[in-house]
This record gives sequence, C-alpha cells and structure tokens, in this order.
Amino acid sequence: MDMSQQISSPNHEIAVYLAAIWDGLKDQITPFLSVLYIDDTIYRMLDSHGRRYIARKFMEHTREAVMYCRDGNRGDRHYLGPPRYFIANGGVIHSPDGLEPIWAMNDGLNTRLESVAACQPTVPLKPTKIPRPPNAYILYRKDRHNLVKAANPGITNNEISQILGRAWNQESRDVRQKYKQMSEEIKIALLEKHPDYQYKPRKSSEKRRRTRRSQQAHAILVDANLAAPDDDAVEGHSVTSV
DNA sequence: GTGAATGAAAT
DNA sequence: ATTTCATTCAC
Repeated sequence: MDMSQQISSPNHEIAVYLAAIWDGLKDQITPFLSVLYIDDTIYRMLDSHGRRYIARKFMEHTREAVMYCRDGNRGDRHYLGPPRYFIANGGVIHSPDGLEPIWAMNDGLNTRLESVAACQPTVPLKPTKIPRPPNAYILYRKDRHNLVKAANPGITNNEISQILGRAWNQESRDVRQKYKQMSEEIKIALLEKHPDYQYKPRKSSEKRRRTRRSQQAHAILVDANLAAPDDDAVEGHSVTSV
C-alpha cells in the first residue's frame, strides 16, 4: 500500500478532518446520551457529507435513526438525535424554509408544526416496536370513549373504563361479535404486515422505573448540554416512529 | 408511570 | 394461574 499517496489525497485529509470533529463530539457520549449537542461553529464547518458522517457515527451509538435540529430558542446550537427526542414533552420540529428543521418546546401559544423533516437511516437500527393488536373490548372502548366523555363532562378515563366495562358485558352477542371480528381482522392484517411479529411481554422488573424528569428541568439540562438518561426509553427493542 | 376495564398471548 | 399490554389521558 502506498501510504504517501493516501496521505496526500484530499479524501484522506477530509477523513482525518471529520474524524477529528467526531473525536471532539464523542466526548459527550455516555451510555445514556440520546442527543448530541453541536456548536454552530462546528455545525457550519460540516458539509452534507460531513453531517452524514457525524450522523452515521452517532447512529452507531443510538442505534436509531437520527436527525439534526437547530435550537429554536438559541440559533447557535444544533442537536443531533432521534426524532422522538425532539418531539417528546411537547417539543415540535419546525422547518420554516422547508430545509433546516428547528426544534422548539411547545409553549402552547405560538408554536405550530410547519413541516417535519425526514431522515434516512444508514446503519442497522433497532427493530421498531410493533404495538400489540387491540382486543375486542379495547376497540369497543376506543369507539365509545369520546361519546361517554362528551356525555359526562369532567369524567375521568378510569370512570369511562368502568362504565364501558359494564356496558360491554351487557352488550348483545351481535355487538360483541362485531368487535371480536374487527380485532381478528386487525390481528391478521398485522401478521400480514409483520410476519415475524410476536407478543413479548416484559417482566415487571424490566418496566421503566425512574419517574420522569419535569419538562422544565429537562429543557434546562438539554440547554446546559447535560442531556442525560432520557433514553433507555426503548423497551427491549423499539424505536418510536414519527 | 398509574389507574380501570377486558381479553389475547406469553410465562 | 398469573402477568403484560393493547386504548385513553388526567393526575
């Protein structure tokens, strides 16, 4: 191998350059980190290839599709992370110019979803979590949930469940059969789309324990570039789709 | 995350 | 026989 040839090649220089940038960025990585903070200066040094390179390196850590987002509150900050990270806790992804997505937390007043940018995975990702198909009662409850709520202002979901649980047990075999039929069709459709689907309940010990950090506290952590354990959020295997 | 109902599917 | 998780969303 002719090393001198490689060292002098532009490609090699670029590779070294990108590797150096990644080297600096990866200092942020902890086992729980799900979003990478990238200073605007660094971000602008990267062209599309460079950004793709960094994204790929980071995906190797997150095992999820990631996207870039500019900080909606501070234009000089960029983040790289799974779309679900930006969406969580009322966050929205703006893309006013249709090009560069901007992430902002929902203040309930003047944030609106303009458009959502897509991103394409380039490394093997964690398999998507396929939701369990709903049973007959779940479909029945879903159907009547809004009706019961409208008829009983201030009613809680638990009360709705109690009411519809009784209603379900009183329902004619016709109605029950109708929903049973629906649930079976949905299940068949699911198996058709995901032939390898299999229900995999976790042990209760595997369920999420830590109570969620407040939105505000979380925003502060992110802003201080201390974004932490917000992400073992993936039960067993899954990616929240956007 | 929990609760509150039912039921499918796993353990 | 027991447990998880599908739906909903205030708490």
